This record gives sequence, C-alpha cells and structure tokens, in this order.
Amino acid sequence: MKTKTRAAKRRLVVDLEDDFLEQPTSSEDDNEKCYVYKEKSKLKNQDGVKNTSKKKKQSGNGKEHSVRRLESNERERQRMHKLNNAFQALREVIPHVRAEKKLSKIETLTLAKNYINTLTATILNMSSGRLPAVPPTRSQNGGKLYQHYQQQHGEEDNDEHLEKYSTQIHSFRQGS
DNA sequence: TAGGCCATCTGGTCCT
DNA sequence: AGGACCAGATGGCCTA
Repeated sequence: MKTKTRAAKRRLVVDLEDDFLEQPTSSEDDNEKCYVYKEKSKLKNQDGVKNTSKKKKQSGNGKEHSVRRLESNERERQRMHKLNNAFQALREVIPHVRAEKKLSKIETLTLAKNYINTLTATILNMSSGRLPAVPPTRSQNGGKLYQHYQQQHGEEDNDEHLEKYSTQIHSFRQGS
C-alpha cells in the first residue's frame, strides 16, 4: 500500500481549507460548499484523521463550527511548530555524541536536565563548592546557585553528575 | 513486522 | 468570548 507523504497530505489539507474558507457568493453556494466540504472532510478522515468519540459541545451552526475548528487547528499547528523550534534550539546547545542522528524529544529533555546539573556541579567545583565568601555583592549569584543546588541535590557528590551525564550521552546514542 | 517517535486533529478546560 | 494549553486518538515513517 502506497501512502501519501506527510507533506503531501498537509498540502491536501491546506488546499481543502482554502477551498472551504472561500467566501460564498450566495446562499445556494453555502449549501453547495457545505456539501463539498463534508465530502472532502470524509476524504481527509479516511486519510488518517479521525474524529474522536468525545461528546461534542457545539455552538453556532455546523459551518461556523467547522470554520472555527479549522482556525484552531491552524493555531494548534503553529503552537506545535513553535514548540518544536524550541526543542531544536535546545538540541543545538546540548553536546552529544553521534550528532548526525537527531535527538528525540525525551532524549533532549533528559540530556538537557543532566547537562544543567553537570554545569552547575562544575561551577560549584571550580569555586571549591564553598559557600560564597564575602564580599556579598560578588557572591550573591554564587550563593543562590549553591543554595538552589543544595536544595535540589542535598549532599550528593558533584562529580556524580559529570559521570552520569557522560555515561548517558553515550548510552542514548548507542542504545538506540 | 513490531515498536518508537512524530504530526495532526479534536474536544475539554483554563486563562485573559 | 476567544485563544492557549492539554491530553487522547490515530496513522505515517523509520529502523532494528
């Protein structure tokens, strides 16, 4: 069975949306377009999009609802694209091996978390893990960092994070 | 071919 | 009221 690519499918959907969102010129056109849209919607649904069985709470007539639905679909797509852009930006700042293979979202988040822990531990190590000494003006940031770190990790060994992180970036790529 | 990952649609809920 | 956010459902793509 040969299926459409995602991009091709998306083009079809955009096409259908454009068709539907064209302003009708008369009430006859309304009926005609509603019918055409329903038929096209069936096609869309056959092609991978399913209505859920949740209860509908529709306001306005069917066509108004369809228009609003299409508009919110578009907003949702844009929202998800922004989210994915943010994931991509995050991927680009996380060092990992075998960079030719894209990190999954869960890998990205997990590595990011451990990377942050590692950097924090490294910073604290560089300052000998001491609570900041006077003068207070220069130590404020370090103090907050240390306090926050201690709250999160208690008495854990800082070196543990470095080890954990370096082990993880290898196991992620080799294990997958 | 099964399983992981992903994009998209959808309706409900929260927030402004 | 309308948009943002969320979670469930579904099907496509890819890889082992």
